[in-house]
Amino acid sequence: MVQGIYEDIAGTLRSHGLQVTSQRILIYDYLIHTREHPSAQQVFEDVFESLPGISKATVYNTLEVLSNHGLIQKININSGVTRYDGDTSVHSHLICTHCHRIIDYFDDSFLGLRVPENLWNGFEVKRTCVIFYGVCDSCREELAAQAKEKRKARKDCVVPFKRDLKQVDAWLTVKTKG
Amino acid sequence: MVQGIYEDIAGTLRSHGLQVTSQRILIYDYLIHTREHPSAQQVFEDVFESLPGISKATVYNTLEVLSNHGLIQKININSGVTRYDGDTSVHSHLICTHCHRIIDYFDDSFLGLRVPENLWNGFEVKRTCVIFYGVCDSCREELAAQAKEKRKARKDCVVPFKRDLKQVDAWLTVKTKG
DNA sequence: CTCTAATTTTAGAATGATTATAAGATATCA
DNA sequence: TGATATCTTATAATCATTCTAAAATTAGAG
Repeated sequence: MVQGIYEDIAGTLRSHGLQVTSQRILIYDYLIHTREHPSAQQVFEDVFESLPGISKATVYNTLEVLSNHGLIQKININSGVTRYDGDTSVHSHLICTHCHRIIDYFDDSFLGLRVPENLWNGFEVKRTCVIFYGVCDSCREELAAQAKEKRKARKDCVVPFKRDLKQVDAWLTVKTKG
Repeated sequence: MVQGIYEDIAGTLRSHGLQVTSQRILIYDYLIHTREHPSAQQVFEDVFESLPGISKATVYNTLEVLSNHGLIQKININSGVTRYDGDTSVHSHLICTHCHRIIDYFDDSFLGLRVPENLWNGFEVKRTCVIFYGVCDSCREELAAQAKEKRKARKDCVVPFKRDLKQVDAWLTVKTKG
C-alpha cells in the first residue's frame, strides 16, 4: 500500500481520539524525524513544501493538539518563540543563548531526577525539565565573556512584598531635590 | 540616613557598572523581596504604586539590564510570558501549567546537577535549569486527568528530515480523490 | 556646587508570535 | 452514501516585547 508509511502515525492519532488528516500526519511525521527543534514558523515553512496551501493557523492548532496529547513537547527558551520537539523520550536540552540552537543531551545520571516523588507541597509533578543554557561550539568565539556570578540571599518575606511608601518618598525626595 | 535602606542596592548596581536610578532601585528591590516570580506587567503595576509615572519601557529595559548582569533571573514557562526571579541562588521551580504559579523548590540532591562539567560536545554550560511542570494544590481538582504517556523512539536520522515528495503525493492522492 | 557628556527614561509606534473567528472543507460512522 | 461533528483556512485581533527619538537624569571633572 502506498500510504503504508503513514499507517503508524495515523494509528497513533486515532489511538488518541484524534481525527486523521493529511496536515496532522505531515506535521507529526516532520517533527518525529527532524532533530532541529523547530519553531511553529519553521514547521509551517517546511511542511508547506510537502503540502502547499497549508495554513499557519493549522500548524498552530495541530502543534497545540499534539502537545496536549503528549505526542510532542514544547520547549521554551529565552527568545520569545516556542520550539517543538517530536522526541518525548527522557532527555535534556542544551540551549545556546546566542544562536538559539537546541541540542539533545542524553545522560543516565539524570534519570533519577526525572521521576521524583509525585507530591511536593501538594504539587503534582507531571514532567521534569532539565535545561542547560550556555554557548554552543560555533558561537563561543563570537561572544564576549560576561560571566558574573552574583548570589544575593533573599530576606525572609512570606507575604507579597510592598515597600513602605513613606520611606520611598523620603528617599526619592532626598535624591531629587535641587 | 533616610536612604540607607537602599544603599546596599545602589552599591550593587554601581559594582556592576550600572548607573543608579530610582527606577532601577525600586524594581530590583521589589524583585528581591517578592516571592511571586512576577511578569514584566506585574512588576510595572506594583512598582507603579511606589513610583507613579514609571514607563513600561523602563521596566523592560531594567529587567533586561539586571538579567544580563546576573542580578535577576528570567523564567520561561509555557505561557508566552517571561517571568522574573530576584533570587539567583541555586533552586528549582515547580510550575503549575494551569494557573502558571511558580513555586520555589530547594533540594540538595540536585546540587550535583547544577555544576556539571563545563564542556559537552563543545557546548559551554553557563546555567542549569530544573523545572517541574505539574499541577499545584489549588488547581488539581479543577483539572481533568489527561495523562497519557506515549514514548516513540525516534528513527535514526542525522540530516534535517525531508519526506520524499513522490510518496506524499501518492498518499495524498489516494486520500483525496473522490 | 556647576557644567557637560554619556546614559537613562519616557510615550508612543512598530513588531511579531500567537490566538480568535466564522465560513467552508473534510473525516468519521451508521 | 449522507449526516454530523470535527478540522482547516484566511483574516482579523490580541498582546508581550522591542524600537525610536526626544526629554530628563546621572556621574564625574573642574
